[in-house]
Amino acid sequence: MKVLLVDDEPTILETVETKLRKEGYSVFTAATAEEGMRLYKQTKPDLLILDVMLPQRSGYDLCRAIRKDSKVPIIFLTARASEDDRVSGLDIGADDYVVKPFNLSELAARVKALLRRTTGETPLQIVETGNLKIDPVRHEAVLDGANLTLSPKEFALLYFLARHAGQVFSRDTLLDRVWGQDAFVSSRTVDVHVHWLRERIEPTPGKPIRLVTVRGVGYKFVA
Amino acid sequence: MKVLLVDDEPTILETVETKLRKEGYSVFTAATAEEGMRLYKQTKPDLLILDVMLPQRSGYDLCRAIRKDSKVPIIFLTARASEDDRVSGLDIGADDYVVKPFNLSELAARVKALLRRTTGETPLQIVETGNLKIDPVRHEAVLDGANLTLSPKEFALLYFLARHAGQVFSRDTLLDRVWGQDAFVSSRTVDVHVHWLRERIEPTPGKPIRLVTVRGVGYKFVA
DNA sequence: GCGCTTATTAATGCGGTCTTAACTCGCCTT
DNA sequence: AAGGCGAGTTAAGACCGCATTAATAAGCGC
Repeated sequence: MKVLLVDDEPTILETVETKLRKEGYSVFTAATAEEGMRLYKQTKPDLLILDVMLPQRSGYDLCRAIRKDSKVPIIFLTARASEDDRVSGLDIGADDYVVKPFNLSELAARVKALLRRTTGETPLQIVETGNLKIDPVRHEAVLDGANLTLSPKEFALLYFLARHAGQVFSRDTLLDRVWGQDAFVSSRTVDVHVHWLRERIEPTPGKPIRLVTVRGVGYKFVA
Repeated sequence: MKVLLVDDEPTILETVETKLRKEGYSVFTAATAEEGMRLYKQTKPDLLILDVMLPQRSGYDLCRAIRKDSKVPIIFLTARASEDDRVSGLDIGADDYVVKPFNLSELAARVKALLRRTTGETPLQIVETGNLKIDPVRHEAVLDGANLTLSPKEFALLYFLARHAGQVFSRDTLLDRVWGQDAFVSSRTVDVHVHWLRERIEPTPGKPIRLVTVRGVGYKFVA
């Protein structure tokens, strides 16, 4: 994922760049709106971080110019925290706001969240459906008040299916979304994991009511 | 009131000096620890602002040297925001910490507050959970009434995990948040420190109930 | 500079986890 | 009714991750 960072303070450029690189992003930096625009056209980043206060053309200007031909997510950095700023910033198309002085980790978290949001993924949050509760942050799944012991894959699979309860997923899709795009395993692997999950969360063996098979298609979680 | 500012970045020297002069302070600046020491002896400032990262002798060194003959208030500037830094910084006698990138007004406010200095309140707070109590300011951890002997890293790691009890952290995240953003050490290092911590705080060896492993993910502190 | 404490890395062993393959069952089609 | 296809189930082996220990390096106080 490519991130373009435009700020006129060298310290900020450097620290933010270092942080984001550590998080695995490709980072491009610019100190002025002009250079930012040039780099934007060159690199077509997945996300922009713009300082509101820039010499000559402001971050607002740059944002407006970019918004004319793209809906790329944009985070504003600003020293001012007034409601007024937030409003006008969001007006012209900013997706998020971070007020200086900011915490590096917080900024990184917002970048991550915004990218996830814009690429269709929802951020990590607790899923609760009926008597089942899954907390990805604590990495805990609770069924009828009892803690479930799940392996990493089982947990990931259950969390994904529960988060999209009702929706059917093919084995291939599940491999993509749960295992990852670079996993090259047989699709039958999914069956096995579903089987184990059923042993743990289904009340009556042989009669699944939560992890349901949709024959010829795949599996779905029923709430 | 005289303030001595030591930082090797010209931009910071200039902006901070300007700001503080506006606030009515007499400001002296130095780019190296040596020069800082010289100016300190010459001017006997009422407060010091030190960059942690300086060429040759670090800000820590300078702080330690100055602490030998004075209790002059000291503020550290650092690009690193790790718990460990905060802790070790306070250990050697810093009175406050400002993490780069920082807001000028915030720094000025801290200078003011520190100079006013009645009963300095630190951003570091005591964590108490069950029979464990951790006081970062005193740098003391007490378990069941008994004082724990912890190394700096052990203390920082325990403090961080306990402060975020329940939440799982990957090894990489822990390295980021506890070791610091510019620490390039193997993630296995975390295992070893967790191991030592367990030896000190877990009641039964081999069956951790507080520092729990989440297989495939990382570690978490359970209250 | 010397010795102690602390941090980090590397190596090893163990145990859990994942994956595959084989076999079975059931449903659908012809 | 038979064949084929999809899914359930199980066992076995490969693989991976973690705990643990020892050895080395680095920091710190004396």
